[in-house]
Amino acid sequence: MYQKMKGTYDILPKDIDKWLRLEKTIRTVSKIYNYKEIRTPIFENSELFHRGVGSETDIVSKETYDFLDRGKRSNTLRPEGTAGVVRSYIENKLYASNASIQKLYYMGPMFRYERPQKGRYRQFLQFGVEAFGSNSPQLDAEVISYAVNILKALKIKDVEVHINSIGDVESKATYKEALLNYLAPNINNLCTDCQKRYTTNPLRILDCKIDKDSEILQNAPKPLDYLNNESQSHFTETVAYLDAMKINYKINKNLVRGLDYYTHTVFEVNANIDTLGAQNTICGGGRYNNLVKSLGGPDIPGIGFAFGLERLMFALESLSFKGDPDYLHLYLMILGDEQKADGMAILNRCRLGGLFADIDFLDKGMKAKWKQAAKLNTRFVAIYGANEKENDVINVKDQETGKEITIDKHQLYNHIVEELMKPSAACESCKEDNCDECGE
RNA sequence: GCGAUUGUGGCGAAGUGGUUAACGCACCGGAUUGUGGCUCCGGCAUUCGUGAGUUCGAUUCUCAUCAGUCGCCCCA
Repeated sequence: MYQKMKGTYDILPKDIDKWLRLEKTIRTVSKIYNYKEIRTPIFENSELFHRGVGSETDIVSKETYDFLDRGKRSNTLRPEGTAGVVRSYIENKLYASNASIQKLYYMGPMFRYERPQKGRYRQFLQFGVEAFGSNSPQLDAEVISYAVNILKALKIKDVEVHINSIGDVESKATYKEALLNYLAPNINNLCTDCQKRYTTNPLRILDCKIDKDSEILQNAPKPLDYLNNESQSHFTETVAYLDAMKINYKINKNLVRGLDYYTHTVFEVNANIDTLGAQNTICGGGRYNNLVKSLGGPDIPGIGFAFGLERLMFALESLSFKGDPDYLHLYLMILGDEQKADGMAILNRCRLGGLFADIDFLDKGMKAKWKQAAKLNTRFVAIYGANEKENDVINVKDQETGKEITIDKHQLYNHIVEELMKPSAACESCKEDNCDECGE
């Protein structure tokens, strides 16, 4: 027997409703924020990720799925979404379109060769957002509020935004120098990983979990203290807008994100839900003002974030998040072989009219048919057997009211539609949110 | 890449070095051959992730391998 590849998973029919609802909610909020979906290829030239994400990041140096195609080109399954979107933005010259600012989002599978855990797979789903063309702190604030509002729309309450600024290129460089000078005499007291990071990615030493509480790091210089005037005011304005929008945030001076391309604002959104354990960061992002240029495009600023959808789904499941319930309008019971042709015609007519309808294909007994109808959450059960055929009628039962009547068999579709248009008793007392029928 | 732990029917779960592998749910059939959800009766794993070894004999012991879970690392 074959089994799925390590770190992959199937989304089965019983679980599809909640995924559809999650996607629907994300798209609705995206519409509210006026972001447009973009779909880029699942694999790109390997070089794109090395240049974009940074060769020294673990994501690129040891977690990508790479393969040579028959033309000996080096391809990589995308490990994240930003690089591909930026590539497309440049290649299609989206910066030259009518709108001078592009607000984009994407949702789809990403691939990283990692050790799987709960909420962390080798093929996983990300939803991400990229906004190009403005360096306004208003946009920083919009993007953060976008991420927060998605979680609000999903009714996740215990949410924490962590924010920091690592400044523009100039500030970043000054800071890096200060940090290296400060750490130089202490380097041997840091963990081995940090000693490696000292040369590869020194900023990441700041949020090292091992050395976090050491005196060396406690007293280390922080990026916020090395911002030049422009970077400082960018950050001050950003948090002022967050205040204005009443978004709760914490300034975390040690927050630096792993990817090379970030400048200015960096942030994470955590959900404090027990089941997530150590994986409680469900969203991370930041500004990347030099990425477009460094990938060969014009000098255009950008900012974005990404959500890990599996992790988000785990959070939602602990809050008993459910998909919209599945149901049928009609379950048609055809009794006797001679009635099958007529039955198919009746079924087809109802389906052409748009009713959700099904029948039994296994020639089961009455009892089994009724069970099936109940399991499929059916509103109307219609019975067509020899007795009905003889009189050109059909028997219909409304499972909601229990009323059962016999009508002209050509009137089945009309009858059901008429009944469906009457306000449902269940719906009047409906207390549920997002009820499809009453729209509440 | 490192460490720990688990792997018995569709699902949950007991169990043992010796030949019929509990139980619950689900499913199927019947009582009720045209009316479900209740009840009763019956059925449902030649097999215990896979492979090899020890043994007269292994699902049970050993090793390997695959996969899940948790932690580290990294990140979403």
